[in-house]
Amino acid sequence: VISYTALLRGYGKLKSFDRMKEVWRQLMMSRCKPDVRLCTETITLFGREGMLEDAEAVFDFMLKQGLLPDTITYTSLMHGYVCQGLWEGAESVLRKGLQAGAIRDDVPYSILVNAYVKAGRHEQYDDILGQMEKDGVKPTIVTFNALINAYSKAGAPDKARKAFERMQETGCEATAITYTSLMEAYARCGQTEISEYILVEMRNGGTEPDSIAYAVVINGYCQSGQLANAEKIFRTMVNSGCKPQPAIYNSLMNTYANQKNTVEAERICRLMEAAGHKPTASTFNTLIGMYIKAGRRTTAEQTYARMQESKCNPD
RNA sequence: GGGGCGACUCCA
Repeated sequence: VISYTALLRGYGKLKSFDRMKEVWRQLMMSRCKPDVRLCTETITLFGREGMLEDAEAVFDFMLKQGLLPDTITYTSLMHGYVCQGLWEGAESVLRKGLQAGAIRDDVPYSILVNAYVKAGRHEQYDDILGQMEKDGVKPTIVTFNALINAYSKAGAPDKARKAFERMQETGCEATAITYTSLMEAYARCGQTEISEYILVEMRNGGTEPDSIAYAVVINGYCQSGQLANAEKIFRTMVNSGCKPQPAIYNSLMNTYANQKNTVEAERICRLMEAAGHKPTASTFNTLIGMYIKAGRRTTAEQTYARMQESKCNPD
């Protein structure tokens, strides 16, 4: 059993799934009795790679062996369904787990929320917490993060905010992910000033914004063309020692390019290089497109040449 | 611990 475990883990890490299947087949034919943990680990590995039939086969095998699937087993199997976008499958696994009395924590519910998000089934979010209460399972911060993100994707910042308040009442502590999801909910529907306000709330609450948190607010301002505000947040980010990722520079550049502000777009590009980021394909495309629209063909061609030198693929 | 959450990008 020990060597089978090692083999499965090893092949799982290497993503050699044919080998994993082979090892599993041999294990089933051998007289070894794998334990719940090994079976669950195998279900996770198969499920992550979309090999649902194999994951289900392992699950059936457990039942035949008289092994009792635990809460993690059901969760792993659900996750497999979610990876394939099969929310109905995930639901039915959860039902089975509940019938078996095996569901012990909030993880399956958070996963279910993500399944609904993936399928755009926004109507389902409101029932989750009630369902959990009925099942006697307490939500955690991850449950609330999933819900806030779900409402954000549904374009319902007010509901996201309510979920946030509910989280506070429950005594859960917000993480950077919690705030970022909430900020995104507002940023997505153009409520950029509120998303900036949440950034402040976040810092006051003792959570240091990371580069994703800043990126959400900056992108929000960029998308609504509020470059002065975007630049302001950008400076706060840099001043607080947070390193902007290339995507943020591209987003600023893009906005300047859309506004036909070549001078500022070039400035951002230099800033990016000064920060040690090579311009990406998207950077060059923005610049070239901008020069062409401005009728500066030679500059566009020079930029194109630069792009080829720096071995970036044009698209 | 064998399981779950955030922008952009990529893939479908």
